Amino acid sequence: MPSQVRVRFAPSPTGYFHIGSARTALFNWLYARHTGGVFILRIEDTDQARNQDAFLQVIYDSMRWLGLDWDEGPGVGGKFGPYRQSERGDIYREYLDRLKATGRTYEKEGATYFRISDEPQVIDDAIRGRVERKEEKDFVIVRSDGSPVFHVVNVIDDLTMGVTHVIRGEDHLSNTSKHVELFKALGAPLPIYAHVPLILKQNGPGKMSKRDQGALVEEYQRRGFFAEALVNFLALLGWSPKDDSEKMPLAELARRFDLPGINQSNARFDDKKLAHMNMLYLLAATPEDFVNRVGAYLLTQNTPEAKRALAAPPDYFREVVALAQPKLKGIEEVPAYTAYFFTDDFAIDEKARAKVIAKGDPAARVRELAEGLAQADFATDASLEQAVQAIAAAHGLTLSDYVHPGRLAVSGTNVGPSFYSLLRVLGRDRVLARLGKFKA
RNA sequence: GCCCUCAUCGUCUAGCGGCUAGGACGGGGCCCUCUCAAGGCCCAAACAGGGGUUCGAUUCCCCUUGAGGGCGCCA
Repeated sequence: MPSQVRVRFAPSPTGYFHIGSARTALFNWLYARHTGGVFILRIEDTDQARNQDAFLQVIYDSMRWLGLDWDEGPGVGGKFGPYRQSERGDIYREYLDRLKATGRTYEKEGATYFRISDEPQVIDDAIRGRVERKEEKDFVIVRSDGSPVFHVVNVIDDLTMGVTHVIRGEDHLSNTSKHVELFKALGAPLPIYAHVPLILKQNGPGKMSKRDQGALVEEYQRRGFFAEALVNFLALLGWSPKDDSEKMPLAELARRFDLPGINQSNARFDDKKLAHMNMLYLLAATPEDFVNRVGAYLLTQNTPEAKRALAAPPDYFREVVALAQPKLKGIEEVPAYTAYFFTDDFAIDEKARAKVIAKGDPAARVRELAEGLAQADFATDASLEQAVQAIAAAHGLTLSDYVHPGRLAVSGTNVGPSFYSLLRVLGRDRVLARLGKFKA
């Protein structure tokens, strides 16, 4: 039996968390969970002396938000640590000495070079199949300032951490021949490589970069996206369950994920599909969960709408948000959608007004509504519907003759929740006040 | 320039020699309906091109084209 799967995600603390990194992390995590293996988080912080701790926090926060917990790494330990490259100098020195002992290295201009072999290296990639590549020239393994470069520390870490599968972006494929040479020089067995296709930018040429719209995980967190929706979307970008399943929460993804399901070709990012996936999770959320999420989101928004909503009585806030949930694609739409619930000072949409005027006499209908609703039962949508029906019948008109002017008068718009829910949640006092104030 | 990878609707994908080429997002239409969403039904939309192999290619091979990546004392 092969030994336990050990995979790692090895980001550098750059101050942001790229969506491509997130997907690489996800694939590694899914493979570990699928196989009952170990998921290692390793921080590749070899060079910079900048404020790393703040940068590290971005990685930890994003990973936790996405639900990708690590079995070994910063904060949780493990017997192959330390897990930050900046703390592994002794290990690197030891292995660098072994490399030098092979006679394959030489000094030039203060740096240490590794002499390539003249054989092409074979990479038996779990996604690409057999790939052969020969390095073109000797490469630096230790800089003139004494610090080892990425290629060599990456290999030493994977070797000393017992990494069995290297799942990473295809941008590393060409460099893998260097890594294979280093593994061989150290007399170590190769890990299984799996180079996943890249995520291309939605518009324009090239892979997605940190400057592209929607490229950063923290942006989705900030915008109130459902993490599971983002994860679900990302999983489908480059991997397929092979049947037509689409909505799959993390646990199901872990159950179904496997290397053969990973695609070979690059995938273009699609914010529409992400938005749709987010809506699926939004619709499926319990009202309690949704209300809590909206509350948390509003706390981060420094707008008048957000402040008014948060200042409202909790029960009222809950009811308003519950009305919005089945109507929206994302939490960030809530403030605009619910604004008129939290202030009497809302504008009347002119297009909506024109439509209503074109269909009849809104001022008269609103007046009749106000009269009829003064004594109505506001307890349930059904009782309100009956009340409006009675008003319409009394004047020989239809329901919609009243619904549209009424909606305009109490909300200023022609879009929103069910008219009866609208009346019920606003309550008699607000409704009568707004109807009374209305001018066509 | 050299090297590596990839190629099915606009996009994400299913297909692993014989299919009316399936699903999803997006688009269009109809239904539902108090508006808007959601939901249901329907429509348009793809095998990059050229050679082979084969009784038969979307599927296998080659070339072209296109797309992406790598060629740092960055990671």
